[in-house]
Amino acid sequence: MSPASRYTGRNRILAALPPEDFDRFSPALQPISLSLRQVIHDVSSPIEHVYFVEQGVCSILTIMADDSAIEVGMIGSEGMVGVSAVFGSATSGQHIIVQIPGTALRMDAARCKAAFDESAAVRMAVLRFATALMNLSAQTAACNRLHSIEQRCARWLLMAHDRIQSDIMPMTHEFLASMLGVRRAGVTVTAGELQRSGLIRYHHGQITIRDRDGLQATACECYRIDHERFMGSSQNQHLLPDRSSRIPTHAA
Amino acid sequence: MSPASRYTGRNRILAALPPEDFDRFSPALQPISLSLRQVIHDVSSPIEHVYFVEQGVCSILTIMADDSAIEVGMIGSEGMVGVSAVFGSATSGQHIIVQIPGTALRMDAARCKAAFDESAAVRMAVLRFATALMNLSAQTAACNRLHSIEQRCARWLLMAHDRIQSDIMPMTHEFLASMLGVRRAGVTVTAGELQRSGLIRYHHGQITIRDRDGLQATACECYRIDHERFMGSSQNQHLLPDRSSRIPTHAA
DNA sequence: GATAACATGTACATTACCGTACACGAATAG
DNA sequence: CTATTCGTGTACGGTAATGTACATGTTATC
Repeated sequence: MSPASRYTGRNRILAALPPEDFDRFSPALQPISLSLRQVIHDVSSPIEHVYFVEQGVCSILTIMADDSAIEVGMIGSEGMVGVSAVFGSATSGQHIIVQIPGTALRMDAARCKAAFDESAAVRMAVLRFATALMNLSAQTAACNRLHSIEQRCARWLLMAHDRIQSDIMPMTHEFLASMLGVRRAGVTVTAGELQRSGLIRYHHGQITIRDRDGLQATACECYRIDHERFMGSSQNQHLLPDRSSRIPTHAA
Repeated sequence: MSPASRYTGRNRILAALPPEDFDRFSPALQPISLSLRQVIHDVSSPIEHVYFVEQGVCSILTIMADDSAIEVGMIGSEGMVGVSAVFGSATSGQHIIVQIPGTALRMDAARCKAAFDESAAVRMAVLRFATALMNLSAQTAACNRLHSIEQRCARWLLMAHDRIQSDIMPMTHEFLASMLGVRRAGVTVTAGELQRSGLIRYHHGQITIRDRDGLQATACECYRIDHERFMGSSQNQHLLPDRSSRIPTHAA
């Protein structure tokens, strides 16, 4: 917290800032916790703060007139919530909720926008993430149309797993169904198959990842594409949870 | 073309620039035509130029490993092709093609990025569009999952119609099918119904919009949401084609 | 320890698509 | 003017979902 300290946390946008830029940032950053299902931004509501996620996962949801919702993007420690505010929009176009609880550094949105306008380094870091987010939602748009529940379910689990430090995540079939935009009963059937195949285990609101390779074989190519973009050509591996088997290159 | 001239074309990003900013821009802009099905950017290829669309429509496509493609965004005179290059990415994450032929002003990508970095006005205009594009692809991701072919087909026709100056557009069932990510035969059936209801007419590669209100009633809410964002709270109406009936406010 | 609320399992008829195939008229090329 | 390609119409069996419903076990509440 003392000035001139380098950022040592997990957030990849903040970690990409040179110390001098981070110094101007840090006084405005306030650590807060992200609680399960907490609403970060509501559609059409003013964006008061932006959030640099350090742990946990947020979901970007589009909500339809009939209250059906579906996930169109996922944000973990690689990114931030509130890009559109930094881009100058007063309100959020999407609904953002906490998917998996964690922590974040919160900042006044106007102040973050000012930092973005003033610092080339901040711009670069934020724009890099914004590009990744656009690619992610484009991939998701295609995936939603072209791939099966099972493929998308496996993809979702892998994406969430990439963004947390544990193999266990709090998640009910009901909730996962609304992320995938399918029936709860459909998820129960699919999750049952994944469990019978030994890829996951679950029990009353808790899912455990047991076989990443198996899940990758089950998931559609969208996972691999997003993952490569997420890792990029950069040396960000050290910021990710340490696990033995990550994306093997024998992908089809 | 003489220096210090104000931009009088249709592109809304360029039109939003103050004269002094546009002046620095204009020498680098080269008018070109966009021909039907022309590929503007290929996935993973370097982005050499960005394009400020003046007439016609470009589509942002995600292409899967099995060569199936689907549209995840649409760009007309309200925007530009190559946002990610301006954001610092060397390559395009999506495939961009010309959907409806027209014209654009082309600019060297690196030069556009420099202008973006140097001018706050350029940044504001580009970021406003980028936000709209993110919202569009989020809406499309949800729409692809939750709405029927007929709804999405009507939505697509309206979106394209908003971006051209004519009621007639070159478009085959085959091509529209690949935009929507469905079978050609499925589009033929749906288009047949729309034609029988008098909403459109078509004939060998040419679709004519005959009843916008009827199409809006058929389309899902996604059209209205995108359209409101596209028009925004701004006074951009004068840049759009002049037609009698635009979005009535009695929408459900 | 009883009760309520929640998470999951399962079934069944229905629907909106799919993949594929084939036919026919319209535009185009020789 | 003929041959070929292209755009459209249509059919048909197959399938992956859907909406709905009800049952059972599990956790939380009091």
